[in-house]
Amino acid sequence: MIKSQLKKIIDDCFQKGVEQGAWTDEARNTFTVEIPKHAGQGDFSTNLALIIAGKEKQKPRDVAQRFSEILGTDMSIIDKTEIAGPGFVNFFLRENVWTTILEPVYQQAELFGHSTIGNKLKVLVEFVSANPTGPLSIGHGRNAILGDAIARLLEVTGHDVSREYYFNDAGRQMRVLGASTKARYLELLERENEFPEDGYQGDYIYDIAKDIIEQSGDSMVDVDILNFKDIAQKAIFKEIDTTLKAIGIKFDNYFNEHTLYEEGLLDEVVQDLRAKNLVYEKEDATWFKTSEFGQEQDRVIIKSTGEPTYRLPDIAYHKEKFKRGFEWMINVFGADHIATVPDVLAGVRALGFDESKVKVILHQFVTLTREGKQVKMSTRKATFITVDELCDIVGPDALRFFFLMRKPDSQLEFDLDLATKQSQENPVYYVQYAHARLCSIEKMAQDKDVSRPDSASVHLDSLQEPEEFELLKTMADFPELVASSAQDLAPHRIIFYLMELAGQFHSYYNKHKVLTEDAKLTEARLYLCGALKIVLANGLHLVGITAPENM
RNA sequence: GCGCCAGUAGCUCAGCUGGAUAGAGCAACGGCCUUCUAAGCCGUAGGUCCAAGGUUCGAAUCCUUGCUGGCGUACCA
Repeated sequence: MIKSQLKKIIDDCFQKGVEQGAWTDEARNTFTVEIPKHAGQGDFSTNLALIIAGKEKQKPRDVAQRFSEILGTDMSIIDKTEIAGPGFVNFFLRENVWTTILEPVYQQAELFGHSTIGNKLKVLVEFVSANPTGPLSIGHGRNAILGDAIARLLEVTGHDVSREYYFNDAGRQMRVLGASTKARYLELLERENEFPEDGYQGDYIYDIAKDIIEQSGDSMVDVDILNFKDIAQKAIFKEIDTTLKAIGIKFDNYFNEHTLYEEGLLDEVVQDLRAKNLVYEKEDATWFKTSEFGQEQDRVIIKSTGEPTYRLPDIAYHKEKFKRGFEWMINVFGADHIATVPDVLAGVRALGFDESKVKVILHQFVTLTREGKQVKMSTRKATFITVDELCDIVGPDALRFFFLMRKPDSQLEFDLDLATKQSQENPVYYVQYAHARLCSIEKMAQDKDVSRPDSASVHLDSLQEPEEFELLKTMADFPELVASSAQDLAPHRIIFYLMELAGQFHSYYNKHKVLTEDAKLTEARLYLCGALKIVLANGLHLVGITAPENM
């Protein structure tokens, strides 16, 4: 907001410089305007002179000097400028500029921070996409929360977002699930059974088997494992759905891989690729020439059994996404899916689609520690902690907060002891507490019959404390932060922003009283706090965390 | 072997397109509740940003090489 005003002034000034021959056009849009790290370096700073000097072999400070001269005294919002360090131009804004942020916050209220930069771009966010072989593991939890946060960010920045869950209830894995279920069923009936070597060993299989016995007794002893698969899959999907609901995640669409077969898309893809001479037969299998797309070797897309490998449906699925008119396709995958990415992208390119529209967010694993030791997890052996269990322990807010605290590229360590024993120390409470405190102040003000003024009558020049300016500056930064976090698909920045804003408020709270004897000052501070509450709440909601009124 | 990700304070991690003096939380130590919620605040201490080269006005950030850890590298998904 304020920054964009300043940016415009600087851009105009740059243009004047071009017209006057002070420098060429070359540096346009390459310099930045930033909030300096250290005190005394102004409210904003630009490296414009350094960039121009680099490109044109001039001395940076000379360029900065020239820039200042062109800027002259056209100073609607600028109090003064300084040339500093190697050639930065630092801007000191008039103090009354900062309070102008407050009115738009109230006007836009819960929409403050939202924008239209997405231009209604049709975006598909595909995430979770776990096959129904067991409860959601902690890794799926990270995936789910990350994908949802990304979708939320894109929504509030004016994208047309669809959330999709892609799954497959056929194939080898699912047959193993059926076999595992039947084996447990027989075991519980004390009949002879053979548990598959690579079967699913979790207790949840026993639970499903018990349900079957309750429903049908021993009448299914001779029934095919496919029926067991169907029952198990249904039960597991129901569980997954419950879990997702518990952490507040909804999908617009569940896409079953089976659809691709029904619509003949797999054949279509193979034909397309064959027509482009990118497919050949070898040893009874059908191979895709991925080596022509920079990979080490070609890959099988149809096995000698006639069954496709996962790659073919994955590619066909992307074709389907393009056909549905999506302009940006975001896939949130765990790191273990890294191998599929180049294959799918090669397929997309081979089919003549623009692979730059497909963006894969690969998040690294979650490691769980308990008593300082890493807990090893495996879906098959069921030595894993489920999202449900974790959510029960720490609650949905903390769950979201923790999973979003790290950038996707980083491994995430989840300390179970810390989460259980010290849940009060959770940083999520730090942010929520700030919001609750603000609500409490408002309530107290009401009890004292002090009402928050409207923008017309409030005396904002009463706000003179450095802490107040810090808060205003941080709030002013919010819309741009949301926009850049959305574009970079980086929800963790919202979390860090919230911690900073909450921290600034806690300091302020401890140093200054909002409700004072001075009526004008009290009104101004109430006005500030009301806006702050809006920003905190908006930030929290953006990442799906509640903003409690009291704690 | 090859590919992707990471290596920043005792621990867990930020550091957005290279910017000016390196950041937070936790842990440690010392203070602050007759005053709007102490789930809070203030202060102290803690660093060869894995290593070595390179690029330039300027590198935690970019390039090269090496080391360490994670994940892949299937006619499993």
